[in-house]
This record gives sequence, structure tokens and C-alpha cells, in this order.
Amino acid sequence: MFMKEITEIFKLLSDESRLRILMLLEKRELCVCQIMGVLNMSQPLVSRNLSLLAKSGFLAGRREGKLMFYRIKRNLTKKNLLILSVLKELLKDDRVLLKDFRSLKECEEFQKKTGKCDMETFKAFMKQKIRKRSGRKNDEVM
Amino acid sequence: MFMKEITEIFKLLSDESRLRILMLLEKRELCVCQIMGVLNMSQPLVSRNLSLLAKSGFLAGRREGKLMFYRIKRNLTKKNLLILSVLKELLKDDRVLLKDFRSLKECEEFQKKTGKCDMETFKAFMKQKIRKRSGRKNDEVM
DNA sequence: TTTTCATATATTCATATATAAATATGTTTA
DNA sequence: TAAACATATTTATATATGAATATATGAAAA
Repeated sequence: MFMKEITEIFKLLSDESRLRILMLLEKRELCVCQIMGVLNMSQPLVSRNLSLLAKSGFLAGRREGKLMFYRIKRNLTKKNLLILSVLKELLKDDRVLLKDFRSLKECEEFQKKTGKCDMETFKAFMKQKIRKRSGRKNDEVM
Repeated sequence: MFMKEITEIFKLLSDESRLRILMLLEKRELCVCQIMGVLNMSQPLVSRNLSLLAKSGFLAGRREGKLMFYRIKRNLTKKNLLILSVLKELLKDDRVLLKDFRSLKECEEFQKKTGKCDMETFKAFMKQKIRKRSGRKNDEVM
């Protein structure tokens, strides 16, 4: 059942939410609530897609207290490694991802300031981001 | 809409029928009825998937009388070229494909004998193949 | 030639199945 | 207990496929 594996990997990767999560974790290890915050997705959606990506061998998770951290698995299979490298190449200039990466940076700065990593922190981060954006929007209008 | 393209290509390729058709056409140009015969798929299924693969820029078709011949497009986009090469790498030892390639060879020989390329030819070819197989099966049983 | 017919392929339609995502609920840890 | 996360359920939508039908082409008949 070789081909089935491949079609299932493609099916897994044919979803924007999962691609964004995967590419975000290419940058660094993150906990669920950070991913939620940066990508602005619901918790069950993030959780479910993380578990699908993990089940297919792309991600590894570890618990640290109440937080679950996920990262790209270190010992990827040859197949998954190949696919992941192609994915990076295909998406290297993608606008959605560039925005996500910017959000991640902003989020890191925000975390440094607050020194925290929890859901409240990320909700606050999201609110601030939205405020900033509507601010910028107003600038453009003026 | 960059990422959307990628997810749509992955969705396209997350189907066994389409992968088999694509990999078969990697070998050589074929008409619809040849693909039907070699892969033992229904005509609407082959036709539909050919049109999807063509719409996504992987295939080109040309008419020759009543027959429609399809092949891998010559000037593939960089993306599609990359994806296709990875696909070949991922599937190079796949059993289903090896069987399909054997069928294609058998089919070519059969065509040389009959000198024809039409549905009847391929139905006859399929019947012969099935007869051969059940013959072999009997041998194993004995 | 025009008409009719057969063949090859494409498309439409119906149906069964699969999927994404929201909501609700469960589980784990401090 | 509350917080962080996981899972189950539900609902809406998408998809694969076969059967029926439509279209295109060439050949044969009129």
C-alpha cells in the first residue's frame, strides 16, 4: 500500500490551515495557544490539525506543564523530508505565509515584553494586532 | 492567491486514479481508450480525471480523428515540473505503478499484433489479460 | 451531397462518502 | 478549581464515481 500513503499525504497537505501551521513550525517550536494567536484560528481547529500532522509523522509534541509544544519532527522519513523541502520551495514567496511570519515576530516581541506564554497573552496580542491594523487602515484612508 | 494554488494541486494529486494516469503518461502519450484498457477504469472516470489534470496544467491533449491523445505538457510551469519530479521519486518503486507499466508493455505488444488502436482492441486486451491472470492463479492453486 | 449511424470522448446528474469547521464536552495539569 | 488542550458531535459542503446522456468525428448509405 505505497501509493495510498502518498495520496494521503497529499490530502493532508491540501488544506490551507495545515500548511500554515506546518510552515509556521518550520520557524520554531510553538505551543497550541501561540499558533492560535498567530494564525488567528480556533483552538479545536489548531488542535485537530496538529494531531493530523503529528499522526502523519511531520510533527512531534511535548508537554511542558499545562502547555503542549509542537515542532517539526527531528527524524523525518525520507519521504516527509523531501515533501517538506518541496513545500518550502513552493511556498517561499507566499503572501499569507509572509504575513504569518510577521505576526510571529510581533508575537515574539509582545511575549518578551509581557514575559508570558498563555492564552490570555495571545488574546491580548491578537487584540493589539487588530487595533494596529485598523489604525493603519485609517492612515490609508486619510 | 498563491497558497490556494498549492492546496489545489495537492488535492488534485491526492487521488489514486489521477496519480496512476499521470504516471502512465510519463511513459508515453496515450489515447483515452488505451488508458481505460491499461488501468481498467471506466471511460467517464478516465475522461474526467484527464480533464482535471489538463486544467491544472499537467497535461496537453490533441485530437486525431475520433481519438483524443493526452501527454504530459511540454512546457510545464516550474511548480508543476518540481511537483512531478518529486512525485516520480516518491512513487518510483510503487507496486501498483509497476503493474500498470507491465500492462502498458503487454498492451503495446498486443497492439503490434492487431495493428489497431480502438476500444474493441482494448476490451479484447483486457479480456486476454484477465484470462492470463486466472490461468496463472490456477497454476498456483495446483 | 445529405442523412444516418457507429465509435470515441465529454459532460451531466444522482448518490454515496468524505471533509472542514463550529459547538459542546472530556481530559490533563497546576 | 481553572487553564490549556484534545476529542466527539454536528452540520454544511465537497468529492468520487457510475449511469445516462450529449457531442464530435468519420464512415456508410441514400
